[in-house]
Amino acid sequence: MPEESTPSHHQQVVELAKRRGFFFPANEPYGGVAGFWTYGPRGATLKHNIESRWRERFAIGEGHMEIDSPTIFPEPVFEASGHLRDFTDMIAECPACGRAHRADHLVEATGEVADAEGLSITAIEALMDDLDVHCPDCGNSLADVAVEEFNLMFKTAIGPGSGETGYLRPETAQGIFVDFNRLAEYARNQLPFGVTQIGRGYRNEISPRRAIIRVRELTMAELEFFIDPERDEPDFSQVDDGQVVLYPVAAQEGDREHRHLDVVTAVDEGIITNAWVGYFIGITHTWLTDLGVDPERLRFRQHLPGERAHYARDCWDAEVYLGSDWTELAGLADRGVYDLTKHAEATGEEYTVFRAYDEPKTVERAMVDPDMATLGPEFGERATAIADELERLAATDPDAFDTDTAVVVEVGGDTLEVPVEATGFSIETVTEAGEGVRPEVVEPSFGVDRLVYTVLEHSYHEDEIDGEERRYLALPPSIAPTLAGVFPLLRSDDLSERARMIERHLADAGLSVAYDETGNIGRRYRRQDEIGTPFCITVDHQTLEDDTVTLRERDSTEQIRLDTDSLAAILRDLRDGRSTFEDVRGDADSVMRGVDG
RNA sequence: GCGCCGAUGGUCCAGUGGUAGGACACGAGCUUCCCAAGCUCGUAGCCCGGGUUCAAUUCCCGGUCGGCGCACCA
Repeated sequence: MPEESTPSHHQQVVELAKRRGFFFPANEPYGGVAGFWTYGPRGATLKHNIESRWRERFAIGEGHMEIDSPTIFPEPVFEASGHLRDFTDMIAECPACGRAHRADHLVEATGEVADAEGLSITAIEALMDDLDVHCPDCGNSLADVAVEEFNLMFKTAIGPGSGETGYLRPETAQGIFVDFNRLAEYARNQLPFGVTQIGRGYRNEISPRRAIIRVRELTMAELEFFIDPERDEPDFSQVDDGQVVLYPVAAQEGDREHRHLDVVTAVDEGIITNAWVGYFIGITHTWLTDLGVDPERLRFRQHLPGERAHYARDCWDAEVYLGSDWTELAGLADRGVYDLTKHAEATGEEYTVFRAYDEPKTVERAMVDPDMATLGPEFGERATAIADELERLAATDPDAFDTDTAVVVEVGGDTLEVPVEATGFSIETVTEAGEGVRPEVVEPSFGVDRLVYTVLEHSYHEDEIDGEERRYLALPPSIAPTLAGVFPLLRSDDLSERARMIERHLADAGLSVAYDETGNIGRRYRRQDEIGTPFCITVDHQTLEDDTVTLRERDSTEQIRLDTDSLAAILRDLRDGRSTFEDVRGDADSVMRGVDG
């Protein structure tokens, strides 16, 4: 188990992060505000690199579209999405022991009320009184306790004066759902398609904790993937067939054992019910481990039924072990048609994609064409309502028109008789080419800040080189803030000048390099080790003779000698994953040193 | 939001009712030169507000921030 083999380095990572500029509390001179952090020079670059890798894999790599929506939305959007109601918790604090509880949960726990979440505060207070609710911790009566509202969305005012109420988005997803119709048009109305967004979201957390793990302003990377559930199947040939660690509901409630399976088998055996969720679990696993997340400390845990968000039919979290416990890194949710349906209801827009039938269908359909010239004088202001009711009746009960005299309709509580000849009833044969389909949504949603933290903690290592302790970050070259350090072996005019030239050459080639000539060479290696720089290039006296330099690899501290001409291309290949240090070493002349022991 | 603990250079800590010291780091220089070497010099700090006191970084109260536990995490 991870508990035994992988001690937490949380303290060391946070200390290193502050000291070397990965992240630090924001606004410290003003005392700071909990839950807000600034990324320093190394952290901002690391985060940016991780976002770029996400974009490559989940947007470009999957052929999806990226958008960038506002972070402030008007109130009706969250009214429709359910966030306004479900993001507001009702808290009741016990006067005896001081513990806060969800008031609606207390009421539901009595068994008298099935769903208290949507009730008003006064209704909940009355129920707590009537049902004689007691504190689950100390047993004190909560009958007269005031219920307070705690809204986890940040509220703001749009425009001057009383303005319009707005909220900072708690997830980037709504910006995609709201504008679905336009986005579907950009996708040429072809399912499946995906839309991604990387951006900030805001949650007024009750208790921000653990540095950048739980914050009030966070960066999310989300993919909303729209599928036709009857037609679209994932292509599992794109998914690594290696095993992933799964922790389904049945295991959580039963033997508590993790399942080690490949995702295709997990889908085939019904452990993962939505094949697309299985697909994204597969590519998420590969993507995360490529970034340096330790596969031994990564699992996919299915949400328990009571744990799911209001919009989710099913959800699997990618969880990482961070010393103290398992922490959610990403959520892979089956949101079904929930969001699009809600926005369709609220706006009257379609939120569907037209799907042609294989063959146009010819169907017989009961139609009405009410003769308003008759109904108007006859029924006055009720004529329009009668026409609507006739249309409904034709669709649901065409036999009602099978009469020689009058059709009976109920409008506004009155039973009225409409002469059948005035209804314009007929059975028409119509040809339908297709129908509007409301796609289902599968959503991989990543917490970028947590990923930054996890990559740091999982890559943190301590070892010993020549009897000296060393700490280093084993960051992959694809995300390391600096790709290579460039040093003169010692500070002298000729070596420094030559090293400066190489630094310039590599920077011009678009590589992130850092020149350093202070202190002795060992100190400079350690500096770069500590911020996760994977390679160091050293210019020595031999460089002046044959134009070669040494290339040192961080984790092994091995060095090889290379022609300076080939440096830029080799470093670029190393950064972009086209080759490894092992490959380069195999091609090189000599190995100069390695790890001791 | 509750409870416990903490807050002193960039980082990690020691200490004191009369405004502070170490280690590491950082900068300048000398020396050495392929893995945090040595020497000299230098930069830099008591979370905020109130109270007690002649005097508060120190004691008391409140707040803020951080860590942990509980609750929460849609």
